[in-house]
Amino acid sequence: MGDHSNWETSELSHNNHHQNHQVGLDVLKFKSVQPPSLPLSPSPISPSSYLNFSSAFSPSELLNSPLFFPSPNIFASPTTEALVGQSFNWRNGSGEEQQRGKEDEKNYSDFSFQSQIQSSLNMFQVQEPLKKQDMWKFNEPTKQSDFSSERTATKSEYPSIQKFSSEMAAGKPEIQSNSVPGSGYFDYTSASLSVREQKRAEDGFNWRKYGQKQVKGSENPRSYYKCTHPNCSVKKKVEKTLEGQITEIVYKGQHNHPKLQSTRRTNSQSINQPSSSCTNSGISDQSVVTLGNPQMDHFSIQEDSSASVGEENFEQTSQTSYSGGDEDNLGPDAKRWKEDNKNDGYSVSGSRTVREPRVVVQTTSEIDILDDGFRWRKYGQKVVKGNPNARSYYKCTAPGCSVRKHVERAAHDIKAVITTYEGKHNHDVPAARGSGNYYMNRNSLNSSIPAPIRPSAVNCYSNSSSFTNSLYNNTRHPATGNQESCSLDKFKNPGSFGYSALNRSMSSHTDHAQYTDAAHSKAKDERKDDSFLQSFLSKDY
DNA sequence: CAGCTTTGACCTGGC
DNA sequence: CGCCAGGTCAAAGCT
Repeated sequence: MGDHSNWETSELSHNNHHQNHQVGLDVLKFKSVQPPSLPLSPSPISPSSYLNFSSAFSPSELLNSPLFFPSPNIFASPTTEALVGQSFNWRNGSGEEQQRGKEDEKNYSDFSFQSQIQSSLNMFQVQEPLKKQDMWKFNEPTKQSDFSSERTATKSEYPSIQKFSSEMAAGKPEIQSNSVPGSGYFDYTSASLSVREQKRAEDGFNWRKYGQKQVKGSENPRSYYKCTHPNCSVKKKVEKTLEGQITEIVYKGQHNHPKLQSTRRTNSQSINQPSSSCTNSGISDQSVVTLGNPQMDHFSIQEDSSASVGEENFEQTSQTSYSGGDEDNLGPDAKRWKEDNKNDGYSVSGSRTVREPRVVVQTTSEIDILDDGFRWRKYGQKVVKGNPNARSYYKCTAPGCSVRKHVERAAHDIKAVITTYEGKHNHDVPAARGSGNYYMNRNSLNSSIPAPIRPSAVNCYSNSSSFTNSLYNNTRHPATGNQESCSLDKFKNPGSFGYSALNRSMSSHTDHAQYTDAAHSKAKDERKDDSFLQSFLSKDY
């Protein structure tokens, strides 16, 4: 029987009028249309775009997450994988990348990694391409803290932007770096996503399509998916345009299991499987990737936590992270959706407040070395191959916590600090030295100079429990397992580096601990933020 | 060969 | 009660 019953009413209005035949036609039409194998085709981003997500970035998977949110906002993507592992070329030599990913998985305990602190400048250059391109929006279902049964309806009012998103989202990044080997550039033009890959919803859950239907009043076919996890009855229906743009996603049900399980054959493990030391709740493979539209100049990748696990760690703000615009700019549907999410505990792609927001300021030439809130005991130091700078090794001092991190300065830029985390904290951030969590406080700042605007362009964390920060430092917070969010909106327009944008950006970062610790450096001075900001703003990208 | 998608047929509730 | 539309089934095909 049709269980129309439980689906949340979507916002699409279906005109049930004499369209039977039409439907047939549509079906044919639909069939005839092959999903673009490479949705990204007219790459909105020129090859010169140096947004490098190298082989692992899979915006695609972003879309399938439980809260795909096609508003002008962002697009939260639960994709861990997208950001994990090979997301960046940490090593020179593109040939090693793929292998790399695997190695990371297996050898996460291995401290060896080579950060490719690549020029942040390159990363920043993405702004130009983004500007030219008209709409890059990724709206993704951010994680829901609760899949309250029947819920989540997402509808895009900006179909135009969805092409990219859906396609990106749909696919797993087979983006092999055509880009300069070893560079961190993500060459969208070369990104080729197989249709199949695109179908892979990587919101942390595995879905099986069980039906497709042409719905009345819409030329867009609607696909029905079920969560493949045993005993999980969550379903979702996705409506896409003939071109593959997602126009609506509606979730139904509540996952009774944590995400991160994958029965998929491809990279499912590397993608969804957290490292052994990170399997605890709180690990979320979701990431939010947001590519702002032109006006928004917004690009951010932020992690989203899993819908089923560790949500309690988040205080959802249900705030969509709009960049460059007020929510007032949202269409009614979007607003409603937002409200719905609010009521449901679903977050709308985006910003959310976390209890231990920590952000790290880093710039290309200037890196603020901030503490991450945890206490570390140095237990070793050594010079590793390829980097004359000593790497000091630290271990979390909390009882029973085996998280370690090692810090070193980049070989090519002494100001760049690379911090790699291994393991996951099994405890909360210890009471801050002095007065509470430094970062927390910072985030709460309402000053016109949003404290930590971190030009973290990309998330880069390995599949393993080793979290690596690079210049752009992206890390998953060892404690929360959360992935970082990266906002390019900051890069995009120095001029648009307005407060609101920053502010939003900040908020969107709140649940993403990004930290880059500097060896030997514990003192964090807020002034650094300012200096960072200033230096950052003064840069002419 | 397992897992997934496709797709026409079937089922069910609403009108 | 019949029609309609949406949802689901399940065999066939694909990767």
